[in-house]
Amino acid sequence: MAQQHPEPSAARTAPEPAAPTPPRRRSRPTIGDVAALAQVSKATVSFVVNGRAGVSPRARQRVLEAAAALGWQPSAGARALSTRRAQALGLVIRRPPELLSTDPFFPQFVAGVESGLSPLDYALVLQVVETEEAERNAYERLSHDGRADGVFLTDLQLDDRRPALTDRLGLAALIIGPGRPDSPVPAIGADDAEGVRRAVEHLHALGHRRIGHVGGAEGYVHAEARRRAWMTALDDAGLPEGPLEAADFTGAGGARATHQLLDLPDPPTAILYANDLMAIAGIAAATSRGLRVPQDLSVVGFDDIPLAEYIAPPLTTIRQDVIAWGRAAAQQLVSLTQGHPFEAPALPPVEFVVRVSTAPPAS
Amino acid sequence: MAQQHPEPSAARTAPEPAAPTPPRRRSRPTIGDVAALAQVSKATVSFVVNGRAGVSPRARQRVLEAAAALGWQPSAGARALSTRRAQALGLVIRRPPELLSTDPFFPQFVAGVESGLSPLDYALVLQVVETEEAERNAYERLSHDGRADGVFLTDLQLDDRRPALTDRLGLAALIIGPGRPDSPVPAIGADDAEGVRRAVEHLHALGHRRIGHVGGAEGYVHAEARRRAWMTALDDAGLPEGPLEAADFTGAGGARATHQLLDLPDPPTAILYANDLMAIAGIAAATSRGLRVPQDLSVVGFDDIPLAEYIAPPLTTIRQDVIAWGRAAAQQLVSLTQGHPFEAPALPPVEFVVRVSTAPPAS
DNA sequence: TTGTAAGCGTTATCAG
DNA sequence: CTGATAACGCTTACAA
Repeated sequence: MAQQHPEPSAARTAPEPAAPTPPRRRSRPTIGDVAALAQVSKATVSFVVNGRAGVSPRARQRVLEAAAALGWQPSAGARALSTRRAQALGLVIRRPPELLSTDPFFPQFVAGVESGLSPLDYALVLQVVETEEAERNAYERLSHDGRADGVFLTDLQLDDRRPALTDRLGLAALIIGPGRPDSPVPAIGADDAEGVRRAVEHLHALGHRRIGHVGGAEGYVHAEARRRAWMTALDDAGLPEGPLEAADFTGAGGARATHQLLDLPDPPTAILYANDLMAIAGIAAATSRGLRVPQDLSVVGFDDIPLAEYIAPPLTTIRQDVIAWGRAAAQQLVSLTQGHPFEAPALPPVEFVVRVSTAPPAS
Repeated sequence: MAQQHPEPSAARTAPEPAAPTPPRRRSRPTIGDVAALAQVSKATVSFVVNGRAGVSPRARQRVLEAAAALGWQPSAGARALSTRRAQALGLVIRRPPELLSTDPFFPQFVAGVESGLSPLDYALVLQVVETEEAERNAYERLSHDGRADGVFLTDLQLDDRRPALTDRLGLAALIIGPGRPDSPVPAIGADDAEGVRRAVEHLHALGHRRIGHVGGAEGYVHAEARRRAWMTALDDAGLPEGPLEAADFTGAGGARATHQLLDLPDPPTAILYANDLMAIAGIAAATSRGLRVPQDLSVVGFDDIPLAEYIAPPLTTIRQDVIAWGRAAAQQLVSLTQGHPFEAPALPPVEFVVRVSTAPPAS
């Protein structure tokens, strides 16, 4: 008899009245308090709050009353520890500050994600990083610390290593935007091509034949998708190849690219931009050269930022319902973390919003 | 003998090879694994990772090596449960989607907060809500679930009930923006007045005497602060009261307010807007009436969104370093959650950025 | 300096 | 259907 067992069950039954922990001012009621008040076991309380079968109506009723009386709600942290699930999703953003502050994407996306998450009682933990190393680190920590059950992968690059990373970590992940065919991670993205096609058709119908494109930052999958969509649409419309200028989604880049395009010996009569920010900067650039928009140059943006309607001239642009996208993404990712197979949800179709910045070409 | 105890201690030592839990593929190493590998106790490992004294260099070394070998990092959830601290801060955003997507504030603020938080190893959990009820609920849950140790209070309203709420919850909180004198919650905000004063002086120096203001949504403390700053600056400059139009920070509101002001019998020759979005919409509104900016109307914004520089004409505006603000706020709030007294940190001064949208008045 | 063991608030297992 | 009781992974007295 090397060890003496102090009658475990008896010892655990008695201490309550002995007040071994009097100074312990417990701030919030626990499941134990509720169980005691309802005169049931903790397990029963747990069953009740989790809506599981196997609880008598009477017991359930008492539990509910006790919980209400105590104002008790289960602790997310304790639950997470027990279930090994954080009940939270992670979003890591790596973008230059310049882009972060005007791009309407993230605020809307986050709002959409939240609207999808809150009914499910999931939280969103956010990280903003600057370097790729910090980004990878963030994903590892999120997974490792048990802070998130799944993560969104945004701004995917052509040679992105994150899908492999999350795969290795065994972390559920979902790519936001056009995916890569060989990726181990599913993707959910709005159909950029449809909007671009409509824009090109619109310009074509107006009589434009030289339709240029100012693209987004090279290396990004979504920038590439828009570029490709533009080329395809041109081709489908029977139009010649248009001049292309790669930019970086910033106002400065948009302005510079616009000047480049307009400096061409045979400049385009219409330009399709990969985002509104560049398009608006492009309008200003054209205006500063004495060109009138839309008489001398038609401009089409992408995103439909709130400002698009309130600049001069109001911007014709392609709008996607980013909020709905975020919501769908959140629901899908939660579903993935629960082990369900990926199922591409239907996203609302892109809209093409015609305003004033497009018109028939001058000549 | 009602119960039979299966020799608990022995049972706990043996089960490993007996494979009572063979399918339990433990995904991440635990502190126990590290302790075992390092041949020390869990407590020692804990001491090492938490940088506490009382560990021999040898033991520390072994622990470090073991942790590295196993790729172990402490679990945030378990730590939170034990310490009753989430090591996370909460940010609840309640804004109409329209405002959320163009306002440069939140993305920048979040970026700043992150830069302050990541060195401290704190996370940021975000919630976006629509109603006031949902907002209050969010704070309660954040506190109750133990998901956040402290929260930021943004977009404070004049009769805001959140300070009282967080106070009651015993949740550390920090108001972002101008605070209320009687508030139980400390505030950290950029000095709007200084920027507004510089703007008014600039316009005054150009020769303007009728300087209008398009304000932000009524009821908000920061909108009120800018309004008041404008009135004070006018007074200090010896200028007469200017016409005021309350708007709502949106493009639509800015355009409407601008028309109202310009419809006045004696319209202002310069307008100061409470944000850039309204200012840009105001420029478009004025332009649509045949007015030229800045010849016929000078326009000053507030925020310096990235686009401000790339519209026609480039916008004169007031810039605050929101990222630095966010970083300082994060550090302060963490400090508050740790029980330290509030200490107002120095924020970088606002800058007044003169571009092209301001010029001497026509007459 | 190090180890033991008792929490932290849940969920899960498994006898009654 | 119900109730003990053992995890979950960590921190932290308290002993040794």
